[in-house]
Amino acid sequence: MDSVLPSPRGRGRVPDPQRTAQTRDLILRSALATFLARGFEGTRMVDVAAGAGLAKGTLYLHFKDKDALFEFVLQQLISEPLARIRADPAPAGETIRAKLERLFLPLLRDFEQSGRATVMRLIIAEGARFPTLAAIHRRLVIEPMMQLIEEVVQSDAATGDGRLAPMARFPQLIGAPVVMAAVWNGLWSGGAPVDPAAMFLAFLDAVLGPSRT
Amino acid sequence: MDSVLPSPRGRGRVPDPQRTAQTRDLILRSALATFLARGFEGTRMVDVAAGAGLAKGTLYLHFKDKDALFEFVLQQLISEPLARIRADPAPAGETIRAKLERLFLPLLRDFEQSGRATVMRLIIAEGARFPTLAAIHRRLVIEPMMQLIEEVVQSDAATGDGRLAPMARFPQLIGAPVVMAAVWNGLWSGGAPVDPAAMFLAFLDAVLGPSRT
Amino acid sequence: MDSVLPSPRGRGRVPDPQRTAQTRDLILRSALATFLARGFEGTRMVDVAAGAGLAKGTLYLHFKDKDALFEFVLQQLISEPLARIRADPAPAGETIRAKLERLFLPLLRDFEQSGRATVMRLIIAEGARFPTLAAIHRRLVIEPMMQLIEEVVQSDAATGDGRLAPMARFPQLIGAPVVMAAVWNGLWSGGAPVDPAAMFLAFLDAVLGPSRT
Amino acid sequence: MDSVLPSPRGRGRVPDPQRTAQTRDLILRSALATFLARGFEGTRMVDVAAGAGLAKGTLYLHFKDKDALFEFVLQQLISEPLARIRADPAPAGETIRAKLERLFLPLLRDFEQSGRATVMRLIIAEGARFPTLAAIHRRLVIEPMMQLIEEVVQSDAATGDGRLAPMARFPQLIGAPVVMAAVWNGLWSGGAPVDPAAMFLAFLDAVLGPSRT
DNA sequence: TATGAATGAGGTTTCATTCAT
DNA sequence: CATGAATGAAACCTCATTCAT
Repeated sequence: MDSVLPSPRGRGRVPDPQRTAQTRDLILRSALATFLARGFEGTRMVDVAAGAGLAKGTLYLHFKDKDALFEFVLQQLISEPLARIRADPAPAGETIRAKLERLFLPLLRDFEQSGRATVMRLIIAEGARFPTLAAIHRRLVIEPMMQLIEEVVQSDAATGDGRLAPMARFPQLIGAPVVMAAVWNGLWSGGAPVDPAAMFLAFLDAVLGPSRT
Repeated sequence: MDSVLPSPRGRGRVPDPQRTAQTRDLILRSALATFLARGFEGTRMVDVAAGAGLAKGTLYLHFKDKDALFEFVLQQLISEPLARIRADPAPAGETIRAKLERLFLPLLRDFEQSGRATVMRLIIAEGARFPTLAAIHRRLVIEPMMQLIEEVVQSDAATGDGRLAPMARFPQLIGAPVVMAAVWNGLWSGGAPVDPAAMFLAFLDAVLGPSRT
Repeated sequence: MDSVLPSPRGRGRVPDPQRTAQTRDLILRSALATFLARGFEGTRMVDVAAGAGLAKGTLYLHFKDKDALFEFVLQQLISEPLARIRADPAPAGETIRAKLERLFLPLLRDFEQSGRATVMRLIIAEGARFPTLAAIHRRLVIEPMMQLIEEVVQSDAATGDGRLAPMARFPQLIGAPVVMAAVWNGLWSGGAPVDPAAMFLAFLDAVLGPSRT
Repeated sequence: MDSVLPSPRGRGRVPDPQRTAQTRDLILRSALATFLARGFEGTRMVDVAAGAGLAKGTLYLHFKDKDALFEFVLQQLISEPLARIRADPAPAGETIRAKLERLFLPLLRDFEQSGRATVMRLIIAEGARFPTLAAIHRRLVIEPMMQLIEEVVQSDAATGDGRLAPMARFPQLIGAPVVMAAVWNGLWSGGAPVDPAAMFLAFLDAVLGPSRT
């Protein structure tokens, strides 16, 4: 009398994995938005629930507690850039510049719209209080990223013009514009956000010499 | 010789401004440590009080409420780099490199030990939820800093070798290594912090060409 | 057959208006008792909750805060005598005496047991500090009551023996025995409360001449 | 150098009973005003102190605690009407009416301005929560007052025209207009206070028959 | 005596979590 | 599975009271 398709008579509802996954997703989506807007302690479970069109109690059917919800949100956030990094293999004979652009530009094109900028701000904001999460993030995102960067730096030393040499000891400098873009647009832009991709290209110009494009 | 008119009763115990200031300072010191460790919402007034060796109620003799305490902490934090910026006038005939080093190196020498790194992380972390404070910080610290940087960039365009030219549109890139150093050491270093000053010098080497030192 | 459009998930436990109303009522009952016994500031929310067999937090599901709870208690208290006043229309050809008895005696019969006496004391006690509530009470109870009294006084002037004439300028004197009964039994009776109805009848005897009953 | 007269050199100050009494009086005056305005629980010791131009601690040199202060204030308030009652002896051959006017009118002439009305409201308001004080008030004020009233009623029965007879069982009815005046002007007058003395006279007119004045 | 900084018990309110329906 | 009323620990803040000066 309720559902039309399955539910072959018997007792109650048959658990529908599709529906369950959908509910989980609704929660995660709402939780992400709320955590980003209010931080961990500022987030109210009831708001997350309302944002997902659910009742408070339902959250606890899917996540043990608020901490667990936070962890799942971050892990999901983290898994996506990770997949992107792992995905495409390097073309052969790529220049340093091309390699850096290939690695970073897709990430920065819709930095704010995609939520990645806010995620970075969230991790910066809450990382200190959630060392476990910071560690996960480090392991899943930062370390692979750093490995790629170091490869770039080394290939510059081997085959390039050596302009990256001064950064050999501090490869994380390559990521500095990304972090700066996230922080700047979050706090200091005063309503005039910078374009992260353009800023990164300017950084490459300054370090590698202007591109001819 | 004391007061001539009212003084209707005895003076009683005279408030000692020294002692009052000392208590205030104890509170601010403890509050800073706690806010840095736990963020605004994570900070418990009892802990701030205990950290200052005082009772809860005493905090409220000096600060209206938790928000006011937070404001005072941040304002005090903000006033320091501001003073630094305002302090020394530019020597004449200074090279671009010298100017940038003069502006940034003192800030970065004891970045972690001085607490400045943690302060930067605090502001990044809580700025979004305290827009008023973020605005103050922007006005008092970031904007003057940016003005100095833009002067440097322009003087490079005018009299230097023009290697800063690509950054003209994004002068905040000069500050990127500072932000990156704070974030890196706070979250991603995994126990192996970088030396912020050395990292900044490497950045300058990469952008301006290696120094001969 | 239930809802056609949204109903995105199951309905879960359906809120039971009966049960909700019952809980609200439990709270209001306990709150009335406590406010009457201790006044507004003397009332502790824990005690109200305990008196209703509930936990503190539950109060806040039904009433925004202590002020709101107090308002609801008083409004409920006020609504009852108001309804009584509005209820019965005057029979034709009623004597002054009969009219006054009809208006006041039902109110006074179980003055203490009904809680009306205590309510009057509560309003006298807290009215000064809750001007809004005093105004509501004035509008809902006192003013209608006074209108009825004035009608009585005028009909006495027109058709009666004029013994109420001296009170024409101060019709509230008719209510004085009621107020006195409440205050007397609350403070000054010393364990020997007066019978408010009997006292009111004595008052009528004194003013209108003894009844033959 | 401070005081001019006594203080014969030696150690510290010689306790000056005059000054002490004056301080006590300052406190009592301020406490009265504050208790009347805010009730017992609403009164802050610091406000009482400020109102007396003193510091908080000083209150505790003169009164053990807030309860004691309240008791002293009320006792002082109570002693005044008592003195009035005891003061003047009844003239011989006085009519009932004259006697009632002599007893009540001085009390009612400046009922509001003198603060007596507010005092009555205070006692009504807080009496329930301070049974001891209510008892004192009953013993010192109400009972003597009632005794006087009963004498009046009895002398009416003996020598008067007996119009007070219906009130013999409820002599407190005589006081009802006083209580009503206090309550009315405090809560229900809506900015148009009644004249308590005039109201009392109207009451006498209604009960004893109009005076020829 | 007088003072007012300091105390900490105690009050109101919030909100993560549970559980009967 | 979903619900939301109920819970109660825990946070912020107030203010009567103390006590060193």
